[in-house]
Amino acid sequence: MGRRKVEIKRIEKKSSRQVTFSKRRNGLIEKARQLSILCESSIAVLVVSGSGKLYNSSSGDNMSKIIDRYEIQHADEQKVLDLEEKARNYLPHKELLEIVQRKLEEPIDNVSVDSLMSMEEQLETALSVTRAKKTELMMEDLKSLQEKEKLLREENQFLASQFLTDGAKTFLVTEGERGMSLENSSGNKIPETLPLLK
Amino acid sequence: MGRRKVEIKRIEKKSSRQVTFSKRRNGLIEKARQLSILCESSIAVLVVSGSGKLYNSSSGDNMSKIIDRYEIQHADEQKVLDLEEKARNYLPHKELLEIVQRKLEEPIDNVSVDSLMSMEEQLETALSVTRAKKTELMMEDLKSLQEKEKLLREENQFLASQFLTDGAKTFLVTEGERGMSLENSSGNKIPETLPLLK
DNA sequence: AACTATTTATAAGA
DNA sequence: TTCTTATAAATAGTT
Repeated sequence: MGRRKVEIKRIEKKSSRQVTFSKRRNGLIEKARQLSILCESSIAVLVVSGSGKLYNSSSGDNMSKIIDRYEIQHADEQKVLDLEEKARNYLPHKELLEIVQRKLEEPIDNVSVDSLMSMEEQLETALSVTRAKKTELMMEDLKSLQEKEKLLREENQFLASQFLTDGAKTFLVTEGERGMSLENSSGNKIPETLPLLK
Repeated sequence: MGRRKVEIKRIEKKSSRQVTFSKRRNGLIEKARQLSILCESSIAVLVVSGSGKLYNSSSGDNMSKIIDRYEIQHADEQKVLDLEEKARNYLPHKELLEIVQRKLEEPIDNVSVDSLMSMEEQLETALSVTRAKKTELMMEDLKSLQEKEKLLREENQFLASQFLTDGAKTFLVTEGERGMSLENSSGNKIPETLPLLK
């Protein structure tokens, strides 16, 4: 539908490619809108241009709902298991960031779209891995703090018992409030400190 | 583009609506494919029919990658804030699970597709809420443990200084190892305990 | 950003 | 559903 028939293959001339991209992208989104109205359906269109810019439209329902719908259907398809394997194949984050930094310092002409796309993919994977790592680190922090608490508590007990032995009892009469009752958010009661001094 | 012009509004006749849905859906997906090739881009199309059936196509990149791209760009846009509102509007988890249990015990004929879809939506929301809650609880646990650590440490200092006051110094000569060096997983050195006794 | 010659999509009919 | 075909709509190349 134009002055001449075009073969469906990459348009080489950059300016024509950009004009066609803009025209056809609008056309596609308009078609989606019409279909959604004519046939009472929900439609999402996501377009990522060669240069990485994202265009999206949703009609009928909002984007999140439509994507959720897709993700339910493909819930266990891969995703989670896939992640660990990716983590192994991809560069460590630090190294990755250094490469990105170097690429950004190069003159633009020397950076190919392909290398930028690959970079983008690596960064996205890094993000997913980072999120999983966050939970892991939080669990470690919790465990470490719980251990420290135990050690301090033992030391405390020990010091307190030495007080009794040495007969230094009088000055603590008004210090009862220091033996606070603590509770963690899992609801486990923690024994009060210094029971010997109460 | 047909025998006559059609207004863009819901097609009332069910059979025509279905035929049009099928034709235009194929047309839309074909247009997406062409655009992706002509202009080197990645395109995802998700179509949910009035009856809830999902049709999807992706070209250029796979569906997950395109959706991830969308979600990265819209990470904080709502999602988290949205979640709290949903949590208020939806049933408590326990009640929800009881209803699902009851539905599952009913003979299949009595359960409508609609009610199953609504159930599915509720369960998904419950899952999202649960995940967000997990992080929140972990943060609370961490904070609470850090506070407890501080209090115990203070108490420890206090007890130790009292030892000096009371002249009970001899029995701790071999206890130096108890003043362990601890480090949390953020890399912050924590001052050693009982410096006064070293 | 407009124009318009053509191609393409599709509505209705079979 | 599938095919046919008249017609509407989209768009390629041009201005």
